[in-house]
Amino acid sequence: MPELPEVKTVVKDLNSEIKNLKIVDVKVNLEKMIKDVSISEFKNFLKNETIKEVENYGKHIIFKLTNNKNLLSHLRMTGKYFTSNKNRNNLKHDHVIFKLDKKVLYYNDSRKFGTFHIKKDSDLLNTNPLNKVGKEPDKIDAKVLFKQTKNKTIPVKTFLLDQSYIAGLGNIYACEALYFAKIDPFRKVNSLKISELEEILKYSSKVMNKATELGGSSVDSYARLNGVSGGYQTHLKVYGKAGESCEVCKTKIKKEIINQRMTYFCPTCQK
DNA sequence: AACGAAACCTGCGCGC
DNA sequence: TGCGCGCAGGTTTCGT
Repeated sequence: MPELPEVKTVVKDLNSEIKNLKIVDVKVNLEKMIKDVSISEFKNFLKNETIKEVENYGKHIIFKLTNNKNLLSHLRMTGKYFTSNKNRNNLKHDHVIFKLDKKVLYYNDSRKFGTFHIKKDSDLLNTNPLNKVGKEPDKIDAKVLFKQTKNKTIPVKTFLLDQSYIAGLGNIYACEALYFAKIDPFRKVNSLKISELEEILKYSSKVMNKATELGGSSVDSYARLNGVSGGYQTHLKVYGKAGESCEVCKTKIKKEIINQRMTYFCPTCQK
């Protein structure tokens, strides 16, 4: 489901729903989602701590807890949070349930790819998984990025999806950013000039900031807490638009698979 | 070290 | 109506 705009939207909604609530109990229905520790360690770590704030670090969600503790959550493809059972019929995929003092927070994930980690503040950024996460595009120096592209013959599209170089882009926004930057997604990343990387970074930020303002993109299902749809899907220029005309040059948008991911682009505008 | 492919899962829409 | 196939917003692991 989510790329950076969707994660930021979920984080914002979580803050307004559950900030300052205390974790009273935790129920885990699917053990494999809890990484590195046993279920009882996981529960004991969280029990009786209060959620001070919810943040994102790349696509990871951090629940900042009392006593220098953190709960890390990654939604992968289909992770969703709910604080209500109204208007939903997917209860069978509620895999982790956080009983708070005033509400219940359900983690729902049909494909079961999501993960949870627990961390003390001292280990938060220097251990797996956050130690491998790069910066968001508006904080990256194109010169630094340029050095990282040396010796890399992978397509630029594949490079953009690697969260250790740039945090936040996923399949939709990588396609959109390359379209605005007029870069062919198949280009070998080591063939890009610094100026082209600058364009990619600029439009990555622009596209994702705009999408965040609109609450993310809801392409297949929804992005927000409690099933609310995002609004950016109507702004997409190429993603999911194979066969439609490019707004700029009227060429038909093409789709091709790069690194096992469907990739949409304008074969005329993107060089 | 770098890269492509497979793996992890379920659900949905499509063509037959 | 049912079945098989391909596809899905992500990341890790496995071979070469």
